[in-house]
This record gives sequence, C-alpha cells and structure tokens, in this order.
Amino acid sequence: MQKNIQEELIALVVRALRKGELDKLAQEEIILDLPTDERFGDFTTNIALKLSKTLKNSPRNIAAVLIELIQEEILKSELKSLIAQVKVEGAGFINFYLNADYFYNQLSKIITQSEDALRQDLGKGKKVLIEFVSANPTGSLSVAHARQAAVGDCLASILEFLNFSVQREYYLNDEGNQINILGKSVQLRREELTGKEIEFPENYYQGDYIFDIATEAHKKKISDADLGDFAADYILKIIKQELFDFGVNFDCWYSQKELAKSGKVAQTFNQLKEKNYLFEQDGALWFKSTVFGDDKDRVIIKSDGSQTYLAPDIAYHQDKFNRGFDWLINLWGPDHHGYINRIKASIQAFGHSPDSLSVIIVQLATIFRNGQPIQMSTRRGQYITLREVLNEVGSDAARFFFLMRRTSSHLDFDLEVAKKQSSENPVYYVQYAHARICSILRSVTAQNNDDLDLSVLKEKEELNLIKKMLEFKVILNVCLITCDPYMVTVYLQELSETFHKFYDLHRVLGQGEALTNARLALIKGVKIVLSCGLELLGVSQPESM
RNA sequence: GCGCCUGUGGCUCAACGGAUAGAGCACUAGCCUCCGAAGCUGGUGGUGCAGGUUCAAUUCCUGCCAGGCGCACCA
Repeated sequence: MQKNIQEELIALVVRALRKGELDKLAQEEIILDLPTDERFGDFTTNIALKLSKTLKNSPRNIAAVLIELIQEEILKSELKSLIAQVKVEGAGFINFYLNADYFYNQLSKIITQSEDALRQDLGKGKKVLIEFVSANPTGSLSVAHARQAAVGDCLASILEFLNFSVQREYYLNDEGNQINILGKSVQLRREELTGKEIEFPENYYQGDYIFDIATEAHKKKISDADLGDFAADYILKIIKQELFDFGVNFDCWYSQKELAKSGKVAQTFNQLKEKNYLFEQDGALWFKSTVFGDDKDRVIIKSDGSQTYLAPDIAYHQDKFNRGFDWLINLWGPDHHGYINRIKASIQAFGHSPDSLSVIIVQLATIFRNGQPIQMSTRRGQYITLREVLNEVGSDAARFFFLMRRTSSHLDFDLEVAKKQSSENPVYYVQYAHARICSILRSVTAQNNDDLDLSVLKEKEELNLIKKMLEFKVILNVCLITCDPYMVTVYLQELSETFHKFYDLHRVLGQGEALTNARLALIKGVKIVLSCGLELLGVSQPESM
C-alpha cells in the first residue's frame, strides 16, 4: 500500500530538518495537521513555533530558514508536481498548498473504487471483542441501553471498516439474585391473578409486563421453581426484538449460566489461588485487586458461601482472552465506573496488559418532551424504553441522536425535535443532501465516463467539497483513537452543509457536457461518502424523502 | 469525605495546545420563471471564577463555585 501524502510530507520535512541539523532539537514528533481553516492551506506544521525556545529565536525567523530547506527538498522529491506552494503564515506556521490535480486524482479514486477508496487498514485483522448493552433480562431496554446499543454498534462498524475483526457480544446475566427476584415477582403476580391477596415487596419488579408473563406462565403451567428462567427467556425474546428493530445485531449472546456450568469460574479461582491472589478474611474469599492499583481488595465469595457478581465476571473476561481476542472493549453505564479498576486488576492477574481492555463509560441520556425532562424511576417500572423511542421517532432519528454527542457527555434527547421533519432535525439535513443528489442523478441517463475531465472543477465550492470528502478518513482515524463514533455525525452534517452550499451556487445539469459530467462525478463522490458514513451509523440512506 | 463526567451566546453542541472560538435552534433581514426552499445568504449574541505551565490555553495543572453520577460480603 502506498504511503499517503501526509506521511510523505512529514518525511520530507524531517529530511529538511536533518539537512539544517535541526532534527536533534526537535524533541517532539513532527506533526503535520489539517489546518483549522481553509485559508491556511491543505497541511500545516507548527515545527518552527516548537523550535522557538531551544533556538532562542523568533518562530518566524526559524520558519524563514526552514522553508528554504523544505523547498529544496520539494524540488528533489516526487511531490514536486503535487505541491503548489509553501508559505510561512501567522505566528510562524509553515503551510503547504497542494495542486488541484491532487484533489482530482483523489476524487477519481472515490468514484472508481467507491467505498474501498475510503477504507484504511488500521486494524490489520486484529481481533476485537466489543461487549455492550448486556442488560439483565428483567425488563425492556431503557434509553440508557439504547444509547449504548447505538454507540457500541456504530463503533463496531467503524472498526470493521478499518479492518479490525470485530465480534459484537451481549453478556447475559441469566442467573443469580435478580433472576430469583424476577421469578418471585411473577409468582406473586400469578397468585394475585388467581384471586389471592398478596403483598408485593418494593424491591420486586413492578412493571405491568410482569402480569403478562404471569398470565402466560399460568397458561403453560410453569412450576414456581422455573418461573425465574421462564420470565428471563420471555423477556430476552422481547429484548432481542427491540434490538433487531433498532438495527443492532449481536454475534454472540454469552450466557452467565452456561459460563457457570462450564466450570470455567472454578477453574479461574484455582488459577488465581495458584498465583496467590486470593485470601480469606471474615469468612469470605477475597481477590487481592490492590496489587494492581485498585482502592481496596474485593470479595468474590461472601461469608454465606454465595458468589459476588465479580466471580463470574473475572472468569468471563479471562475467557474473552482465551477465545483469542487481542483487544476487549466494554461499554458500561456510568454507575459501573468504579468497577473498571477491579476488572483491569483481574486481567492483569492473568498477565494481560491493562490496556488490552478499554472500558467506555456511556453517559446517560435524558429524554425531553417539548423542552421538559421526563422523570424516570426504574424501581416503579417507570422509565422510557427503547421501544417507546423507536415508536415515536423511528430508528434513523434515534440512532443519529444517540450518536450526536461525545459518548462521555450527558445527552439531551428531545423526542419532539427528533420527530420534526424540519431543519431543526440534523438527521434529515444529512439524508436530504443524499436524496437531493439521488434526485439529480435520476434525471440523467447513462453517463460516459471515458473522457471524464475533472480539472474543469475550478470553483471554490467544488474544491471545498472534494477536500471535505477526503477528511472522512481522518475522522474515522479520530474515532478509533478516541473509541468514540460521535465525530461521524458531526462530519456528515459538515459534508452535507458543504454540498448544500455548492448546490445553491452552481448547477450540475445543462452546463455543457464536460462540466456537467465533472459535476455529476463530484456529486456521485459526495453520495458515496455520505452513504458510507450513514451506513456506519446504521442510518438509512433514502434516495427520496 | 473520595472518585468519574460536565460547565463555551437565550437553548443544544463544535474547536490533535495554535491563526479572527465555529455550527444549529430561537430572534431578524433577504433568496425559488432555474437539478428537491427538509435548502442557501446576511445580522444580533459567548469560553463559571482565581491562579499556574507555554512563544501560544476553551483545551494541560492547582484551587474554588455549580450541576449530574457513583462510592456494598447488590447486579
């Protein structure tokens, strides 16, 4: 795979520095950025500003010397034909301006190779397990789960696009205390339905769906002892359908019950014991997580002989590595942030780097209606569900809205705004750009691309559009580094805006064969990038709306 | 008390430590005999407070103020 122009330019700057015997002084890595503003060229470097202190000279003076060296290197290099000019600007930035030919070539690549032109082999096939949602099968999914589902699924798609080998997994908490309580909740409701007077404890599941399950269990004559499993199965079917309707498909549903049956938990205990990471105190069995930086040691078997949740969790994460994954990503709610250290401690106990597990805390979303927050109470079974959001605003708007903010930030989600089919609603803005392009392309019959000459695209808006398309790869790079897909939504809005501006000022059709063909190619390129981005978000790409 | 997240125009949010802090909504003034006006153009308006590091701080560090969420032999 050939190096991209950015890498080649960096190499060139490094050569120039070496020639000026400045390379040793540049302690930091040479950085070549996309400028913050189109006025500052296509690439920029702040190396002269960085060198200012060590050289005890002003950034502009240093830049003036550097630029001579750089220009000499350019003349010797193959980049000569691609670089239009290099300038010192501002406080001492060295800005590179590329020839339009470079952009025409890149656009041509997008049109001929379609999506493949946007791919980057950053993953090199590395095996990633991304675990998300993992809600207990005790009720419908909430908006908190919905946001996790959107973020996790989209991040997984992006990683796949960057050539990681990705598995989406849902950890199913299908045994233990919560399932017992679920079973007892159903049992009581069933007794209530048969006319018995009951007292319903506050910590039992209060939702109306418990009555539905009780009715069903009554019909099927399920024994009291089996009610927990029966209810969990019943609810799991609902959860799977909700996720399916949200466009989220898991490769693996990992059952905690099966994990326990497999003997892997006991095996993990033995290994920890051999490594001397367990000890007994106050009648309980503890894991020495403090060895690996946790605040305190953690109980894994309580003094009454039962396990804490941590026991299967340690075995589960160990099993992830045993299944051959190189990188684990967990999406957790903010109430779990205290568990990061203990799980990281456990993987270190087995010799894995703490960095091989990335835990992403997905902050909560607050649902608004007409500017008013909707109060939730899980205990009373009153919370906004994924199902309700889907019914109200549909999958496209829901996914886009859940992805619009940085994952670590709280998110306000106004149902009324998401429902609006107007400019207030960013998902329509992006989809509208796509539909507009399709509409133009529909009115054209077969197009002959054999003598396509993109160099007639000389307008500022046309070049801006190409440059914006090329930014897509950079954005995906940032998503990988930050483990956060939200930048894609921001980018797609910007690309759409750039397109709408072009559209408003320039006509595609009826501009003479050469220009019309070139502009058709241009908007086809935009369509490819928009479509690819929306696909990664899991949002549809309507041809008309 | 400790930990995590967050403080940017009236509202919701952007800005690898960079150049004149950008968008949308709201408010306001304009643009369709012309490929989709779900669009485009202009105007009003902003970094919680106090220090520090830096050539350069919305960004990093310290303290304070404010909001959210956690701190179990619960999951």
